[in-house]
Amino acid sequence: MNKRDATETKARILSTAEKIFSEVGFDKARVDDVANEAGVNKALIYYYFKSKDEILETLFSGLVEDARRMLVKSMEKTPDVINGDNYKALFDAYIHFVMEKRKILKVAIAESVKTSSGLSVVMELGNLIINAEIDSIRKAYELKGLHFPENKKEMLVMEFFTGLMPFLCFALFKDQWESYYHMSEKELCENFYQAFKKTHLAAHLPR
Amino acid sequence: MNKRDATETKARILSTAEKIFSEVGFDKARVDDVANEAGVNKALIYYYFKSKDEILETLFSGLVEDARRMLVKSMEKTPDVINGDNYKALFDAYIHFVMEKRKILKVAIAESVKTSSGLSVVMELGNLIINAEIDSIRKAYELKGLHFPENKKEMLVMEFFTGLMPFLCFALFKDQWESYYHMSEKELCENFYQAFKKTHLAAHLPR
Amino acid sequence: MNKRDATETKARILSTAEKIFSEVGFDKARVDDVANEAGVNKALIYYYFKSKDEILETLFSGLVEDARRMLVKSMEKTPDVINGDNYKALFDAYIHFVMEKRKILKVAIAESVKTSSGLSVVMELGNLIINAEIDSIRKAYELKGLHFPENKKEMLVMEFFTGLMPFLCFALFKDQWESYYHMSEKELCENFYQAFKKTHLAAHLPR
Amino acid sequence: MNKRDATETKARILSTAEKIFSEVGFDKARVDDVANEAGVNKALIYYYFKSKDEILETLFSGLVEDARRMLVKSMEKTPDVINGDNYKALFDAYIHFVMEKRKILKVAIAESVKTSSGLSVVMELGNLIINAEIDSIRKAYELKGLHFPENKKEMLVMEFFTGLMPFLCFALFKDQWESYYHMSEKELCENFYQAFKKTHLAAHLPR
DNA sequence: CATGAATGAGTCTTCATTCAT
DNA sequence: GATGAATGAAGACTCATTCAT
Repeated sequence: MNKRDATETKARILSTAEKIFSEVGFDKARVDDVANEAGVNKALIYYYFKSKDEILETLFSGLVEDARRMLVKSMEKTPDVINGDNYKALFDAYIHFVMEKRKILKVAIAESVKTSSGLSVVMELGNLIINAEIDSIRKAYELKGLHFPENKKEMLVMEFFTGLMPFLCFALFKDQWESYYHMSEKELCENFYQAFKKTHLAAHLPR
Repeated sequence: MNKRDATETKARILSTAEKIFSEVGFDKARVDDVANEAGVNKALIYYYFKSKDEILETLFSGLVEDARRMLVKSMEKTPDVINGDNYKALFDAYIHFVMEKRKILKVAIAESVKTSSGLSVVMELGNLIINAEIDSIRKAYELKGLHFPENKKEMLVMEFFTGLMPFLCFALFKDQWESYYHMSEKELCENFYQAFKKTHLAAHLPR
Repeated sequence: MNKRDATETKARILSTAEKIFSEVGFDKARVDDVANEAGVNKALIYYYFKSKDEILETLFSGLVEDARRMLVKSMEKTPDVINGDNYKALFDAYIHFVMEKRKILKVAIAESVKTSSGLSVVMELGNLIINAEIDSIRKAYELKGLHFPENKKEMLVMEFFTGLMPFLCFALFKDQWESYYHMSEKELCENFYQAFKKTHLAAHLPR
Repeated sequence: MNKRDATETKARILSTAEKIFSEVGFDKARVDDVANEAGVNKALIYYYFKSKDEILETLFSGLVEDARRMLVKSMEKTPDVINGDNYKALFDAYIHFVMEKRKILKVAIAESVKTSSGLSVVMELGNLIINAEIDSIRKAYELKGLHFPENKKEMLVMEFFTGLMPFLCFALFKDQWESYYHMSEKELCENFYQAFKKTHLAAHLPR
């Protein structure tokens, strides 16, 4: 294989690792299996990555990067987030992100349980997202010359637990939910949107 | 250590396992460590449990049992759940349960990622709780002679993703949250209650 | 249980051990299984026997004792072993012994492989039997005033390898043989007698 | 130890395992000991073999293969087996095989005791050999225009129990016998040949 | 870049044996 | 005699990681 393939090989290792980590959990996942399923020699994995942990870190960094990019892009598109019509666009951006990244998100959630490792990725990600969210809400209020009823801490808690977490859990349980309650992806998404609109989104509209 | 106290010994093994599983994750947890920290011989663990997996299953069964008990008790106390005042009582019951069981809940969430094992405990638990919840809401409506706007599937989705999940994530991130955002438990709980009231609970009040 | 049962209990332990040892081999056999199948508490086994090894030794001693008794009895009955008619009686005595003791004989053979333990039971048993056999043959010759063509070593070798071993192997493979070649016990015994008569026994008749 | 020499390494593991299995029995044998004595890392054993059992199976397959080869070769050399002179050649082929393979044969016999595993290797081996034997005897009779007194079942029994088993037991007890009865290998072999000739072989000569 | 072979340090599980009652 | 509980010492198997080519 020529040099051009190097990037492709590394990417294949990463996506295979992501898949396997999400299926059996990081600790249960075997480097051997990643190698086999990616079709590369195990030792080659160690040529590209210092350790199994580094693979995970790489995946996590990618996730955070992608989240950042997603945020920037969707903020650009919808400067006025408290306009009812824009809600749907924002919701779609989030749901799309969460569904696409669901494999690595599952791993992130599972790993966030472990207390030892300081700040979990989910907290990092959460902090990133909820601050962006609050910022953009504030801007929207200011844009309209409205007074932004700031209670920062309550806002943070709300954005995190009733805003972000349902999405994360959507990533986590989407597949199980569909098969257990016999819902199609479309049906589930629609119901989820309705539920989210009536709860979290409703709380954001200025009275 | 009294030889007679088999039940106490078994319970000590279980609670130690619960602690360690929640700290490092089930797969990373070592039976050796459980034995040492519980102050029993490792082989004794295998006298009481067929395998490490069986310990986990026992803990999960206990969790589901406790949830069932909690539901029965709190439903008895608050027959009219859509009465604003009762909300707080119900919320408290849930938040108390979730905080007390947070160790095993963390493990349950982390394990629910693994696709292989069919239905995850969180789904089992979720199904149990959201159905009880919907039932009790319906009863409350009927009690008042109000029409219950049934859309079962949307209701399920709402109860699960915007009702239950925030609580579960509260269990998961409570400690990290407190330390990262420098909030006291009391402050976090209060903010969480406000947020939950404005979102999920608000959606339940009959208009 | 009263004291009368003690002997019975010990016997039950022994016969259960014999059964299990013969089914899975001594090393693979678990004291737990012996206890369960014998319907006694595991610790009770250690009340009667110092160790798992002692159970085996007890069984082996019993085997040697029984062999001795069988020899004495059959020698009494058939003083003239080189008389063709007596052959059958002797053969029957052996075949009966071997079939009845086949469980412990299997264990004895399997254990005789291990070099470490000095003289194996099979060698002990073999020595006992072939010497008795040679003695009785010699007596039969002398009784008839015939010259006994003594070549002790060849005689020993013959009695052991072509006389005794087929019987031992009969014990070992009887069950497998019957099921693999679809022979009834009766058919197999009869064929074995014919084969043994034409080979080993034929060599004993004075020409 | 050349890294390239995978075949040699695997062979060394196998022969070391064969040795240790035959000395202490399969169940008592420790993979650790095999690794140490073979001078390889224990994990390497599991790189080449799925389990301890697979090592044994590999050894057994090899034994059966070797037996097959030995049969073909010796049948080629001695087409007329009922010619007195050829007997010795055949006997030598067998005794040589049995002495050379005695380690794994011991294990095979010890393992054949265990009922669980269906057909034992010894039965498999026995079936192979006695059928080859009977075939070649029949051919020898036909070659001479003699009538072959076929009683297949009796023949099978005879070949197995009075033909093959003495050889197998020779493998099993050769060493113990030599040391207990103070016989040299040569002496024992010679006596065994005489005994075998007078018994089993004698029965084969056409009358 | 790529690979087959090799290794050290686990990690679960087993089991003969003993203890306290 | 009898038993449930407890233990020490292994033993099979695993797996992340490295080496030599």
